[in-house]
Amino acid sequence: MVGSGAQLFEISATAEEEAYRHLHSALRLGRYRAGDRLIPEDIAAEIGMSRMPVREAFRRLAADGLVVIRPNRGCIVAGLTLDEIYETFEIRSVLEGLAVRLAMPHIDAEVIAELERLLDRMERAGISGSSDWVARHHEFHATIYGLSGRPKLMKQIAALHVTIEPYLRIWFDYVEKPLSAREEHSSLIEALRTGDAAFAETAMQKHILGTAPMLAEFASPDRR
Amino acid sequence: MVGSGAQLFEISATAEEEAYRHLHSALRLGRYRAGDRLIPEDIAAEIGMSRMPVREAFRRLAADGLVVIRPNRGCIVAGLTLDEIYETFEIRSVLEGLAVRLAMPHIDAEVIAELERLLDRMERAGISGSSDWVARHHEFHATIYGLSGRPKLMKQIAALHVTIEPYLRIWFDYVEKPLSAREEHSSLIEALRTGDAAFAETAMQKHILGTAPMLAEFASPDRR
DNA sequence: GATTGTATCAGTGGATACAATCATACAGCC
DNA sequence: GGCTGTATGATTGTATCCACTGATACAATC
Repeated sequence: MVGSGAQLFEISATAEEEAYRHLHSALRLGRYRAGDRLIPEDIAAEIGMSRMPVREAFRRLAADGLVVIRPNRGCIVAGLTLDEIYETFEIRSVLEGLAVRLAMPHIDAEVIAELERLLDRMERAGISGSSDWVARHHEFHATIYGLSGRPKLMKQIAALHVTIEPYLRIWFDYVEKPLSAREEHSSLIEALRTGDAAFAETAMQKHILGTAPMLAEFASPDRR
Repeated sequence: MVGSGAQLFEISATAEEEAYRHLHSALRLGRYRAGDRLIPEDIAAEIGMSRMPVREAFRRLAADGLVVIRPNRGCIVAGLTLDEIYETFEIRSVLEGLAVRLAMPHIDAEVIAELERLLDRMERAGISGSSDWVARHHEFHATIYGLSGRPKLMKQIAALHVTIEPYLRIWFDYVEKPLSAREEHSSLIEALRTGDAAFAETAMQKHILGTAPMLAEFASPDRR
């Protein structure tokens, strides 16, 4: 008995990569709270390695903006201030607007049908109560952006999504079954159906900027 | 005698930070070429430390997209393909367009005057032949974006500038004294003078997308 | 009693040593 | 003759160890 289930087929990555993924996912899921100190030795023990690869993972997480490293004073979980949340959504609006604009030439009836299926799955995931609605939501957006054929752009967008994901979860868990989401994304599909790239870009910008205020409201008290 | 000149006032940062800055600047200045292998021991010896902090600096540089780390196969200098250069300029166009739009409310006659001074300095730096024209050019743009009061946005833009800086240098060194730059940036100032945020945003987008092709032309042969 | 100085302890950063991995070259086999 | 397998060397990745920084608590002095 070496491992169980999927781990048997897991290609053994480097310890650093493992530590990075572990922390990245934990941070995304909101397992730690902003301001928490991440003690290298504890995390190393948790996943069975020494402090060193964990430290290296910290550097990458810091570059992602997920943690802050202060020399000689350890690694703390980064939180977003209210201003930073708004700023993130402003950046998202132009980046994701661009992605949609560039994706437009590749959007046809088949893609629209696929998006509608994803929208249904997203809604079901939301009803089941579990917060993997967030994952489905990201999938919906990423499917559109993927059609732009711009890998760097997609990476940047994904990184921003990770940053705000904990807040998105809090918001979703607080407001049970946000029905507005269905309407919002349906009208987004409508915008895509027009075939007008500039219109779709603007629609996406508005969609994103419209989400910011309600999210910020819930992020404010707890996190700085 | 501990050190010489400015180093006396240099607050001794961590070794990792020192290594990061050293490599960051070397990469920006195009001291290494795309595909070159960075040997941790050589660099460590160069700045008087062990391999360890250098390795940690590599992680951050990889996150910045300046190098690529392949497990067990070392760290190589990242180069941009033609497609990636264009993509970077597309991203820059919307990001820097946003920055200008948000900066507009804070742009007055005094700022315009300052920008004209910077434009003069930029031109002089260009004539003197030295490629610190690039630094002045960045300063000009950064001055505008700084007025937006969006730190995260500025960081992202700065990171993209670093990525393309080696190509910008090649371009500048090849085309002696690009006179078009003066005209280009003057008309950018004109756009700011109108006070129309949407117009200024579009002007910046066009300015950036207009630069891409001539840069890409020179980047193509050498770097992948 | 409050504030400042000092000592101790916890925790981080860096160096060295060791283990594991990959590339290259050579030999054997098809 | 070309290909595959293996062995060796170079290089990366990980762990342990040591030094130093920063925090906290206690004591001494004002």
